[in-house]
Amino acid sequence: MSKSGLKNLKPAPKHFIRSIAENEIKNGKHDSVYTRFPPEPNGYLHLGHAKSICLNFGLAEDMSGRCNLRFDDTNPEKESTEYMESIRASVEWLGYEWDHLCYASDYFDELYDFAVELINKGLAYVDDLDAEQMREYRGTLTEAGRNSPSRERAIKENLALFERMRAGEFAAGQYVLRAKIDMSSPNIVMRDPILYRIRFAEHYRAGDKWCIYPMYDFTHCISDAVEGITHSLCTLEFQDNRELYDWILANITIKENHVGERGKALPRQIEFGRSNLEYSIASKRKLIQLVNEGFVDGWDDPRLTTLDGLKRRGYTPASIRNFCAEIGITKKDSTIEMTVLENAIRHDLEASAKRVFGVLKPLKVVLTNYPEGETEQIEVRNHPKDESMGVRAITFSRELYIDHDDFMLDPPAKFFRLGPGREVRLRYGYAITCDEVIRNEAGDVVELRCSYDPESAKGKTADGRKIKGIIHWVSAEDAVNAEVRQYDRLFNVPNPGASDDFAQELNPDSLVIFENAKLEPSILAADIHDRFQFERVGYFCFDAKDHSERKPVLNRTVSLRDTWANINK
RNA sequence: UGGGGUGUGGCCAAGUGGUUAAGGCACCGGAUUUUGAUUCCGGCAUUCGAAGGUUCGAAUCCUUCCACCCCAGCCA
Repeated sequence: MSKSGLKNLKPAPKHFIRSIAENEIKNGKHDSVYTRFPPEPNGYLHLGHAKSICLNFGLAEDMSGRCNLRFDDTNPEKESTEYMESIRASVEWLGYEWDHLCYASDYFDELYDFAVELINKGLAYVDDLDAEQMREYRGTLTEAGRNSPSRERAIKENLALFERMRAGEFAAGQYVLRAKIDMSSPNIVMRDPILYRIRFAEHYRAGDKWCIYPMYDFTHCISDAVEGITHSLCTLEFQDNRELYDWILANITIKENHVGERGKALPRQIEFGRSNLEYSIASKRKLIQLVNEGFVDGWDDPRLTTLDGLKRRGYTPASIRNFCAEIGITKKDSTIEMTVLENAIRHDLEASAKRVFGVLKPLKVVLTNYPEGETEQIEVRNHPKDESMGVRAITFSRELYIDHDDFMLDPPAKFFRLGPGREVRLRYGYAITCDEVIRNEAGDVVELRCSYDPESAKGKTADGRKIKGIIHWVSAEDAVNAEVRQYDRLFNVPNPGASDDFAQELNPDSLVIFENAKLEPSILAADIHDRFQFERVGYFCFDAKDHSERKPVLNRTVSLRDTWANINK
């Protein structure tokens, strides 16, 4: 068990970053590892972030190191307190504890001073090229760029101009501060990157104190260094930025840090590959589109693989951590099959979910030879293997509900369920035989008249005959009505959003609502956070938003594995 | 076509010159089972992007080639 107290956690896998870190501890480069998870508070977290969280916090946890949660909040136009708080809650939900809660925006003052240091060293200058000109001067992938006319501006003048940028004397876009590196570098990131831009925007934390904001490349490495971070882990697309990361740290003087101790050595950026989940999207832009155009219920729609969505769907923190452990950390981008995620939650819930009976599509069954008005209480276990989960009583009576899917008018031989003249066992109850099928004018099956075998309790039959089929049921008398939402993958193509119009890629059956589900009454006594296995059906949880005792609403987290369905494909 | 990366079974992923190339997911058998669940047992890469080379020995070293990903925001 980890210090977070989560159960059923798999041991942390070994990967190349851990090897690097272990070597650097061994050879004395660092005393201990110090990582950070650095989201920009401009949206909600999804599974891709979970991978990074588990990597950063997990590495620190496994190596007795530390990890900060740091908001990389240098772009006031996109960020908000709401996002920041949601992200913080998601990290906590996963069960991790940060060493320090940090904000890049807390470093604005020192960042400014470091920029001045670079100007003083002749390594940064104020430029007045506009965006379009700058693009022209930058060159292309195959052609070198050209020096800006402002590149040789005197240090004194740069200092004055930068000060005036800060004072708000110029319009947005009029000036930028640039590093003076190499306009002909084959690495485009190094062609005099912009360090500061003018933005007259209210920052969700800094308010209107600033009208110039530092860029990611300038901010991130300094934030890492100032926090004493040893390993700065990020995704592959930042590989080109590493050269700039190192350049900036090599050219400024970090005297001390203010959280944690000063690292012996500068932080090292290491990149790892992103993981994409089949049949889902992680792109912020597309997520916004799904929400705004009403394809889903919101950022926490249970079909979304945002952490809030997965939480509402019924995924546990342990299952998500185990999923991240399962997919590994490498230097290549990967596409993960949905079954890996499903396996992770099934594995967790198989061990921990209470078993109950729930009928999604009720079909009434009347046991014609069972005495009217009589009932029996049957004691059943809450878990087939874990006795500590206790027992409960369910009611058996003359009128029951079974699931419509457990009956076929003309079933194939291998259908181990009910059909005209067929016999099945009601789980924990008696064997019943279907004598009569009642249909309405439209021809729909609306009720079954069956007879029960009074000698068939306790799983045995008097004559020793074997009954292959076992189905679940609830007593009509005390069944609880509930709305059950059956979720499935949101898209019907493995790589949605490849084209820009993904509306046609949506799975029309991603949400099927059963308004009249019948559940055994014990469900009402359960805790709101409990998870259930509806035997033979799947795993379910209460919907955090819409559930009430008056009107129970449950979400299907995931179905049980279903080899019968596979056979029928 | 400049620079930076990556290529091991359907999907992930160990492997860092030396017996039959870990493990998970998926799939296929079979056993147990009052959940067609779970559990169990068995199967599933003569081969590691390709071709050459070095070596007694190569997925691991060298050469060439091929494929794919990222970079030309005053986003992160």
